[in-house]
Formats: sequence, structure tokens, C-alpha cells
Amino acid sequence: MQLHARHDDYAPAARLYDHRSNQKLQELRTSVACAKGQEVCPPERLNAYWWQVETGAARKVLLLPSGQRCIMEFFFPGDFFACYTYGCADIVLEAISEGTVLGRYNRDDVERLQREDSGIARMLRDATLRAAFHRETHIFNLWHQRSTDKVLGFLAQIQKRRQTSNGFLSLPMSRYDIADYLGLSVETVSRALTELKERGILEFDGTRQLRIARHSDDLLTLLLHASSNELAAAA
Amino acid sequence: MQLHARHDDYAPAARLYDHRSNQKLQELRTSVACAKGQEVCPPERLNAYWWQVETGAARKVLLLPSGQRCIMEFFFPGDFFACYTYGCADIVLEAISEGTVLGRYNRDDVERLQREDSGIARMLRDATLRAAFHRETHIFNLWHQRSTDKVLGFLAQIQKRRQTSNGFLSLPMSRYDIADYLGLSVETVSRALTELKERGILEFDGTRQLRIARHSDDLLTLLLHASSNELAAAA
DNA sequence: CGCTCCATTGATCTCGATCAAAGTCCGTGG
DNA sequence: CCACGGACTTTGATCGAGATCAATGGAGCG
Repeated sequence: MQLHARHDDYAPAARLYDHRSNQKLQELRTSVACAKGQEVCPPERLNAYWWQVETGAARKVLLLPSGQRCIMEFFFPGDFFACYTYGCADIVLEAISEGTVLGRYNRDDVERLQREDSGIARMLRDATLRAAFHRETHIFNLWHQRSTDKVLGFLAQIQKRRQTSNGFLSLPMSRYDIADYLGLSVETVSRALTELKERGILEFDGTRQLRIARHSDDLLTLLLHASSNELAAAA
Repeated sequence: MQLHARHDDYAPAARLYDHRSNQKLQELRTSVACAKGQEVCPPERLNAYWWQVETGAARKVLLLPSGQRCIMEFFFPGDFFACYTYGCADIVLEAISEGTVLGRYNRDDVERLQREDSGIARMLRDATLRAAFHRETHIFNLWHQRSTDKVLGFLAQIQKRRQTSNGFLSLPMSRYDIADYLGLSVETVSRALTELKERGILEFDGTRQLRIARHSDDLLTLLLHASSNELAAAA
């Protein structure tokens, strides 16, 4: 089992403007600043752009007629993505943190540019590929039946994408967001986190700041090699 | 809610060899015939190719140390895809039906070709995009909590990708495969299908041949607009 | 004919949804 | 500075859906 060979795929995209070949792309950039919970863009315009998170975090949400919110994806600084929703009116892109800033690129311009510049074409392909991996991981999270396994998988994903140098993970999203991402109830998410804390796998510093205990530093490997019940036995 | 606007995205890819610009691609093609349940290719070689299902069906499976099988994706005739597993040894591609035939294309050759031929580049992008939609649908299926909703979502996907002119769906995969795709137990899948039959939503002709009852002909719309409980009330 | 794989059905138990109630955090305004 | 309010989080109790265990029933095949 070598899923950990995927580490790099979770890393945020390199900042576009670090590459000289992308200055043309940066000329197309429009910055969009959003308040917490605010829609980044009217849903019907979502298809028309490529996006990049500058600071903060965003979520792509499928709104169901029943009022439920299915969170399809989280986006973090550096992530470059498009929401190809093909006319589906009930998908929205929302800022998670106060003061989230996204770069917005007109899609037609980007596609034109990628035909002229192979570096940009490559970057778009990489972004697409990275999104594909995120979805695969999401599928793997949702596929588990135990709630602790789902939450563990989610944290593993965050660990790959957001871990800071001091070893702490910060969760910009609420427990509600995590629940809507994993198809669980808020209460279950909360209980799962509490359980992982009591098992010594997680250490909290406030509700949205946490650390993975030393002995279990690669959560994905942990998840793949043992069910959470076995983990409990090992602890 | 206009998810049904996605219909076309589920349609199988046009046969490559229908396009004259693809004759070069067809020269790279190697046919691989497989028995039921057989691995299409040694796992370590999986990354090296692009594939297309000719006849039959295939599944991409993540094998867990616990012995569980997480089915990441099903492939049907016309589907053109790559398994970018990046060195993960425990992903396998297996034939589902007896006599499944796949076309195999050397990945390096394909990538070289796409740089020369924009038609092929476009085709690859379309294939990638289609795979992305399949994953999104898979996520939506898994996200539901009720087993009947998951199964209904799965059938909606099959309906889009495989419905024949006579209105019947054929399921090439076993109940075990469906269970491993949806993160359910076999028994629950079986019970869900039985329940949908008794509610008058499905009509069976044998175990793997079924029809959607007239009044509920678009399962995806059905799933989006009403929980399965409400469906029961409506029946 | 009997074997193996697949599918269904039943009974029981566990885990997570749901309902209900505190408790915590944070920003705002007095 | 503190009080208030609202959103977020946690914990408890109950109930139901699905996992699990167990058994039976086909269907294809050597």
C-alpha cells in the first residue's frame, strides 16, 4: 500500500505569478474579496471563470431542494480550479473565512491563453489532475462506514494540504461544514473528534486548532493500515 | 435544480476510430481480452497506459489491508480513461464480465500525440472531464445516508451511461460490486433493490436486468427532488 | 449431479441520526 | 470593562437504519 506516495498531489498549486510565463495570465486576474459565508459569485456566472484562492478558504456546495447542503469540495490558498457545473443552478461557491480573497480569471481568456502557451496548458492540466485526486480522496472518505474513519480521512486530507511548519492543523471550516462534507450529522462529527482526542490520536488547542500525536503522524497511512477500532487497541 | 442538464456528460465517449484524426491513435492500440474477474494489467504497469473499454465492463478497485475492496469507478464500452495512481500498488483494474475487451494505449505515445494533434488533446481533456463528473456523481451517491438513496443514485448513473433503446438497464456487476462501490453491505443493497421494486419504482427481469417504471423515468431528478421516503408516500 | 458463486431473507445488535439541552466562543454595544 | 446575543460546539438520551450473523434459495458450470 503506497497511497502515501501521493503526498505531492495534495500540495497546493505553486503560485501562478511565480512563473514568468504566467504574467499574461496574471493580467487577466481580478481579485474578489468576500465576507464569511458570502457567495463568491452569482451561481449562474460560476462557469464563466477559473478561480484561485489567495487567502482564506472556500467551499463548493450543492444545495438540495430538501435544504440539505452537500459540500463537494473545499479550496485552500494556492488551489486553482474551475467549477464546471454545466448549467446546474444550485451549486454555489462560498467563502468560509472572513476576509477570503480569490483571484478570478475569465474562462474564455484562460482557454485562449492555454492554446498559445504550453506552460499554462500544463498548469491547467495539473490543476485538473489535482482536483481529480481530491475527489478520489473524498470518495474514499465517504466510502467508510465508521464515522471516525470518515473524520480521520478528512483530517488526513487537511494534513496533506494545510499542515503548517509547527505541526498544527487549523480548520477554517465549522463542524457543520465537515458534517456536510462527510454526509454525517454535526453531533457525530463532534463525537468522532472527541473520541480521537481521547484515544490520544489528536491534541486540540481550541476547537479549530489541532495536532496529530507523534506516534500517528501520517493519518492516511494510519487509516489505510488499520480500522479505527484496531487503532484503539493499539493505543 | 438542473442537474439533469448533465445528461450528455454521462454518455459514452464517441468511438475514437470514428474520427479520421484518430487513426494515428488507433495505430497505438493493443487489444486486451480478459476473463471475468481477471486483472487487466499488473498493477505496477497500470500507470503506463490509457485504456478504452471495447466490450464488457471493468472496475477500478482499491484493495485495503483489511481485505475490503473499495471500488473507485466502473468503466463501460466507449469509456476512455487513465488510472493515474502514482505508484499506489494496491489499485487494480479488473474485468467484470466474461470476455471483456479493452484497448490499451501507451501513455507516453498518447501524450506525445496530443501535443501534435489538437483533436486528440481535446479528446483527452473531454475524457478527463467526463471522469471528473463521474466522480462527482459518485461523491453525491456516497454522501446520502439512506441506503435506498445511494442505490437510486447509482442506478441513475447507470441509466445515463448504459440505458438501451428498449428502456432496460443491464447490470454487468454483482451485488457485491455495487456494495463495494457504495460502501454498503451486500445484504443492504439487496434489500434496497427489493424495496424499490415493491414501491413500484423498479421492475426486474431476472436479477441483473431491470426497468425504471414509467412515472419515475429520470431517477436523478427523482433523487434530487425528493427523499426516498417522500417517494414512498407518492407511490 | 453436485459444486461454487451469487442473491435473498430473517434476527439481532451496533452505530449514527435525531431530539433536547447545556456550554463555549466571539463580537458588539452599553 | 462587562453584559448581551448569536453562532458554534459539545454532551446526553432515545430511536431507527444498516452491519453482522445465519440460513436458504437460485443459477451457471464442470
